[in-house]
Amino acid sequence: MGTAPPFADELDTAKRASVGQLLLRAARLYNERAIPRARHELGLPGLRPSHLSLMPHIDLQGTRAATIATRAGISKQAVAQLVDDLERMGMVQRRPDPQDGRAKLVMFTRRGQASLLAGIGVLRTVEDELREQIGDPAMDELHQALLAVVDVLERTASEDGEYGEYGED
Amino acid sequence: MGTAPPFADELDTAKRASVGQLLLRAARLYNERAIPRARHELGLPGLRPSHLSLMPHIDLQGTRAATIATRAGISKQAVAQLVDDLERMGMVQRRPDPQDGRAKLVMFTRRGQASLLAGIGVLRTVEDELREQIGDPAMDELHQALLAVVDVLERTASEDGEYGEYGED
DNA sequence: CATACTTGGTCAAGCCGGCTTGACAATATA
DNA sequence: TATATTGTCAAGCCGGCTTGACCAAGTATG
Repeated sequence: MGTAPPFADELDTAKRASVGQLLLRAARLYNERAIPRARHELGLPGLRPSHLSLMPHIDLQGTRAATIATRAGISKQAVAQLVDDLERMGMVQRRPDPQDGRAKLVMFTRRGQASLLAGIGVLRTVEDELREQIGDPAMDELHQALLAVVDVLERTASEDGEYGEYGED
Repeated sequence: MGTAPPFADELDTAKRASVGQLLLRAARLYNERAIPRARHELGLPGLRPSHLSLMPHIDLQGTRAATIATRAGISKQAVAQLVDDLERMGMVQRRPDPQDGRAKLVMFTRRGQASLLAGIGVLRTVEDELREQIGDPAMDELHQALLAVVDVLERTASEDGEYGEYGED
């Protein structure tokens, strides 16, 4: 084997520039940028990505843990753990569900709502900084494309049992 | 507190649609799609995302572990672990560096190169399927935008000591 | 040339985040 | 009364790292 096999170029470029890899790196970088700021601005040093990704599934009127679990696609125990954290941070509170004696409604506290708004502000800021650098059109296109991608991947996620969920070793 | 505070809408939409969240979800979904296929197609059930993200840092001529480590931004021990895995899979091999008695060059085996090509094929396939669904323009725009985003975020990553790397608790 | 220092790699242990599974009591529903 | 559902306690797994300690080989200096 010499130095550079014939497919070296193809390999090299493809290795680095695939959309999949790019998505991953962009997401990682974006988070590393946003999270510390959110922690700082919201005064919540313990805030982690998993908490953030739980929030969209909590309705403002309150939501049961079990519901959150199915929405987020994780076990209710996992939800419980995250909600514990959020409760300790003062972001959410658990109130008995008037409809059902077993259930509790997870809902944002006043402070939680405020923090949420602040957090969204942080995201906006990060987004706007990025927008400033890459330009309005690129940013808008990115947004639209991502929406489409997520939509497609989510819709076709269940129907592709081809290779099992994550590797039927 | 009533039912829906005045900022409910803003909150609801922003919670779900921020570019950051979208990036994260898209990346996760993309991987969940691609990885099982790669495992299957390459016959490497043990393949994991971290292995994939190491590969771009391995030159075809061979690269030292220490170099890979700095490129990937992780410790050399972490690299060693991943390289161990890849070696067991027959993807790479360690050869003594002729220039330096201490060093070893991590390089792809023949099978490794073949698998790499196959893997790239898988990525292409997934990408093409996606492209088919969201359309050529959107896909191209996504690609370009991601390149720009990664570029910007990487360039400005070091200079923003503002809140410490990840939270100076 | 002998010394100290640096650099490359390895062994071992452990941490943290994000989950899972199992078992269980309390409540609701058929 | 039997069965399902809600939430909780507890334990543990897996992935992706880190830190610390160490040896072997190279480099610089007096």
